Amino acid sequence: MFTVSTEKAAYHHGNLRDALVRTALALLEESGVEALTLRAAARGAGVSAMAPYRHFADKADLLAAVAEQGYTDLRDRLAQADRAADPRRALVEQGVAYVLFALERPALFRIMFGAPVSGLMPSSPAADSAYDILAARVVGLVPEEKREAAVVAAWSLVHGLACLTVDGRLHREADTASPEALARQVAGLFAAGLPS
Amino acid sequence: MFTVSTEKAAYHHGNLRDALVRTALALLEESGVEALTLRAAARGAGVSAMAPYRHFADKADLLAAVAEQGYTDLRDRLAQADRAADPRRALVEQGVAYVLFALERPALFRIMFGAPVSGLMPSSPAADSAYDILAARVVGLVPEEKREAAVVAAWSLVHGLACLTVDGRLHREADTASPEALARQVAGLFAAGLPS
DNA sequence: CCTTTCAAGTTTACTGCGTAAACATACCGT
DNA sequence: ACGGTATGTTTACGCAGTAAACTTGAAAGG
Repeated sequence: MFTVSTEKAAYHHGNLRDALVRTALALLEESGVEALTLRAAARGAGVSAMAPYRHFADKADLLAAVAEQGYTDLRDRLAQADRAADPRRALVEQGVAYVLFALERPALFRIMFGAPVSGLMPSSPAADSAYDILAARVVGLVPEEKREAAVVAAWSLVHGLACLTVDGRLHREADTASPEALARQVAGLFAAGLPS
Repeated sequence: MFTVSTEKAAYHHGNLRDALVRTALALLEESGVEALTLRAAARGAGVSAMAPYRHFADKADLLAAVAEQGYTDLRDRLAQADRAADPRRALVEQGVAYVLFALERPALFRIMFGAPVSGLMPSSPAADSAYDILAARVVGLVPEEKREAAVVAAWSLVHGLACLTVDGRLHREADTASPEALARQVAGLFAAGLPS
């Protein structure tokens, strides 16, 4: 099931690094974080337990590659969501896409945004460009001097909602079940802006 | 260092359960999550590797107890912060306390709010009462029909800020270094309320 | 064409973890 | 005094991450 038999199994595997990342993502989404081990990834790719070390320094390094793929996917989702004509609508759609991504791929989301694997953040280009998509949208909506705060506020709000929802902290009555309900929810939160 | 020699070491340990939780918290804050193992907690409490199983079903069960202690501490911090005279000020102070808690005890914070250990949330009384402190403050500030959204918005905003800051995703220039700067930041975020 | 070489993969081995099962012991009520 | 039960220990197993040494096959140079 995990053997990715696209190429005819060159016995210097062809492209093990990619195969390992793909297997890792599959394990993650089918069986959760605890199932994602170096050895399981190796098994899935049909190689020995030590083979991954030819491509990744250690487990953290594999996780970083998995996270990088996650950032790319998230960025694509955000870019897609950002296409609405009305800029406010586009911002809300970005928020919805962000939360939906987290709900659809919770284990990946946690790896992407959990404790940095190798102590410090490796500054991924994909993650940066995802951030830029949000920031660019806020620029058109908020006056110069409040932009910095607004970007952080928007990201924090959506990220917090995603985390709390994914981890079941919000005793929601299926408010986030459908994308439409979620859109209403996100729009409502943006609008809620606490009295200052 | 970890041997909690308050009582004269009754050799049916006296109070192992508490000792294990204390040791676990110490490990967590001194050496991070990866250092928190059942065996290390047992060592720290001066008992055999299997002794913890007389008090906890498995590792997840110990983690749950650790999280519970975290919820209690957080609730106390929130209650303390909530005492400001001005209700808006009190709300901001709660947010600051929340983020400070996360920054001071990041590993504990991640255990408290990370993926539920045993699949489902065990509904902790301390966590509930922490939530109630926030909700009560919002009730006084927001009209009936927007309260639900406002509570979720406030929690999400602050929780998201805490997560992103703790995990180093916000390339902040020491904005969150001092409590005062943090207070300004939180107040700013509450005020930022995106245009709807 | 044959040999050398080196990256890619394997084998073996070690340590620490979570946990099951069986055993030992000290306190507590009768 | 005694027997039972709660509490802790010993032993053992499988699996994880990873270090070191060995093998192989494909590409490069004479």
